[in-house]
Amino acid sequence: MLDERKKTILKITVKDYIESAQPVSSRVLAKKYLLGWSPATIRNEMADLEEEGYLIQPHTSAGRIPSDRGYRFYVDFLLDGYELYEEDIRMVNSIIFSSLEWENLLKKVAELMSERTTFIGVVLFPQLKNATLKKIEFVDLKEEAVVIIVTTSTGIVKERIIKLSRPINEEELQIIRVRLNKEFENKELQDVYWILTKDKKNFILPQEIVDTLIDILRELLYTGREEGVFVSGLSKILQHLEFQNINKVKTLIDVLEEEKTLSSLLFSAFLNKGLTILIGQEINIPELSDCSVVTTIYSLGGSITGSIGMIGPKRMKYERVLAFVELVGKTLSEKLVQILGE
Amino acid sequence: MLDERKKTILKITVKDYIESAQPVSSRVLAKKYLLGWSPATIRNEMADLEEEGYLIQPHTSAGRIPSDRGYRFYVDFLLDGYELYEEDIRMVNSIIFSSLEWENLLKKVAELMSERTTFIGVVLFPQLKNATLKKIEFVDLKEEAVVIIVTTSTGIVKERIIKLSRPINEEELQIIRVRLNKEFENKELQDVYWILTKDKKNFILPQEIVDTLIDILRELLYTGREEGVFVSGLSKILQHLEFQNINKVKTLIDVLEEEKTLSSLLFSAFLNKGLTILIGQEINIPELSDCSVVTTIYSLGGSITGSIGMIGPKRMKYERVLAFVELVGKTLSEKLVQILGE
DNA sequence: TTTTAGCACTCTCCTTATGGGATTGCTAAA
DNA sequence: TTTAGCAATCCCATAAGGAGAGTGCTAAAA
Repeated sequence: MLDERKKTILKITVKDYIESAQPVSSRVLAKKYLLGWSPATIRNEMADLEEEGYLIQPHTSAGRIPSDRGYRFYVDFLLDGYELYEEDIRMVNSIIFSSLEWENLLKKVAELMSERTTFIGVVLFPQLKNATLKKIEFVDLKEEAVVIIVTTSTGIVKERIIKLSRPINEEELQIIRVRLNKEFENKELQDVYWILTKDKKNFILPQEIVDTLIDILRELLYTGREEGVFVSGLSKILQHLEFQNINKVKTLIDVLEEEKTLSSLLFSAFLNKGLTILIGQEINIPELSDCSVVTTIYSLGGSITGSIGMIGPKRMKYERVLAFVELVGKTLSEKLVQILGE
Repeated sequence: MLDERKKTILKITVKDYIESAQPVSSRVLAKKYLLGWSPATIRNEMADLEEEGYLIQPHTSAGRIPSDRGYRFYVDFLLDGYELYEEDIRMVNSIIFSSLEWENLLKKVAELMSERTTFIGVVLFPQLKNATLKKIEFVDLKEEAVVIIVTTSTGIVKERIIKLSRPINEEELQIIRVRLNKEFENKELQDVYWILTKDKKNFILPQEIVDTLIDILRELLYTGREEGVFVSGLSKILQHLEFQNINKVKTLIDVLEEEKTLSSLLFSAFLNKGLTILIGQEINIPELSDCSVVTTIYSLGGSITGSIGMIGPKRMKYERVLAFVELVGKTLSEKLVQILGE
C-alpha cells in the first residue's frame, strides 16, 4: 500500500494531468501546489510510483502521466467526492419528464448526456426479459395488408406490417384478436414466445400472423431494436486533445458505429447492478484503450432494466461524470416509477 | 460552348482525378491516354479551361483538378452512362424485401447504402401530409397509466404512454375508443389535427388524452420522428483521401450529427421529384463544399413520400452512385406498392 | 495559324541539421 | 532522509537544402 506522501503526490499528479493534459513534472508539483517538499524529493517518489506501475513516463525527459492503474487507484481511493451541478439536475429533469414516446425519450437522453459533458452518451434499449404481454392488436389497412401491434406491460409498443396471402375481413380479425388476447394477456413475453414457437402448427391461424408475432416477440426479448443503442456526441468528443490525430478518430468512430460492441459493453453493466467505471484496458476493447466508460442501470423492479453510459477520454473529471451518470440513471428510474407504479 | 477537344480533355481530367486523387498534369494526359496531342498543346487547352472556370490549379507547379463547374459539366454532358451492378441489385432487394418494421427497415437501408458505396447513406422518414388516420387504440397498463396508439393508412404506428390524473376503467375506455374511431377513422391526419386543436375544450374527454393525441398527430405530420433521418457510414467515409485532415473530419461530423440540416437537405429532393445531384458549393452548406450529394424520392402515389440520399466526396464515381441511388429509390417504392396496393 | 520542343522558373515536400527548452537521474553534501 | 547541483536525454520548432514535378513562355516547326 502507498504511504500518505505517495498518495498525495499521485492524487495531485492525476488531478493536474486531467486539467492540463500535459505530463506533470516534479517542479510543477512542488511549485504550483506548495507541497513543502523539494522537486528532488518528489522526483524520487515519482520514480517509485512509476516502478510500482501507477505512473508512466512518455519519454525520458518528460514529466509523468497516470497509468490505468494510477487512474484506478485515484478513482477507488483518492476521490474527494462527487460533484453534482444544479444546472445538470435541471436539464436532466426537464428532458426526462417531458412527454415523449419511448424511443424518442432515450434518444434525447443520449443527446443530453453528451451535450452536458462533451463526451459520448450511450443509452441501451430496455431489456424486457420479465415483462408481460398486455395486448395484441390488429389494424386492417386495406385488402391483405394488416398491422400487428404488440404492447407490453412496460408500455413498449412494437409493430409490423404484413401482407396476407388471402384477405381477412374484420369479423375474422376480431375472432383472432379476442382469442389471442384471451390466451396471452398478462403472460410473460418469454412464455408467449415459447408457446408460439413450439405449437406453431397447432394454432388455427394464418401462418403469417403467427410468424410475425414470433418475430416481434423475439425482437422485444432479445435485442430491443437490433441490439439497440442510441449513441450521441461524436462531434463533441473530437474537441478533446486525445483525439487530435486522424487514426485515433477513425478507430473510435469504427467502434461507435458498431452497435453490437456498445450494447454488449453496456449490457455488462447489468452484472454489476450499479455505477461502474472501466478505465482504459479494463474496457477490453483495444480501440477504446484511451477512454474510460462510466455506466449505470435504470430499472423498475425486475420487469424493466436498461443501462446508460458515458464514454470519454481517461482524462475526464470523474467526480463530475460519476455524479452525472448516477443522476441520469436515477431520474430515468423515477420516471418509470411515476408512470408504471411500484 | 466547349469544342470537342476541350470536352475530351475535361472529361479525361475529371475521370483521372476521380480515380487517382492527384492533380492531373498535361504529361499524364498525353502519355497515359494517348490523345495524340503533345503535352504543350494540352497545356494550352487546360489553361483555357481554367480561365473559363472548369479547372483549378492548386498551386503553380501542380497539375489541375476539376472545379465545381467542371464536375457539373461532366455530370450533365460527359457521362458515358449509368453503371448498375448485379451485386448491388441483389443486396438491395434482399434488404428491402426482408420483413422488418418501418423504422428498422429504413435504418437498414441507410446502412446498406453506405456499406455498398463507402459513402454516407441518409434516409428521410416518410412524410405523411396526405395520409389518413386508421385507428386509435388504448391499452390499459395499470391504474392510471395508458398507452395511446395511433395507426395511419400508411401503416405507420406511433404511441405514447401517459399518466392520467384520475383512474379510467375499461368500460369508460371502450366508450372513448369507439367514439374517437367513429369520428376520425379514414379522415386525413391534417383534418383530425385541426379538429382536435380547435375544439380542444369541447371534447368531453380527459384533457391529457386530447393533448397527447394532438402531440402524436403533430409529430406524424410535421416531423416524422423529430426531423427524422437515419444516417450511416461515418466510419466508411473517413477512408477517403479528402478526409485525412482532422479539421475537415470535425466539421463533417458536426454537420452529420445535425439532423435538421440533413433532413432539410433531403427535403429539397421533393421539389425536384427525381434523381438530383448537388456538387460542392451547390449544396449550400459550407462544411460540405468538398462533397457531392445524390438524392431521390421514394413514394406511393401522393400519400407517402420520403427521400434517400448519398453524401460522398466530389471525387465519386457518378456513373455508379447515380445508378445505385435510383435503384434503391425504385426498390423501396416497389415494396410500398406491394404492401399497400396501388 | 496551329502545334510542338525546350528551358527557366516555381512550388511542394522530404530529409537533415541545429539549438533551445524542459525534465530527469545521479551524486554528493546538508 | 532530504536537497542542491549538474550532466545527459529527448522533444520540438525552425531553418536549410535539394530532388521532383509541372507549368508558362518563347521561338521554331508544321
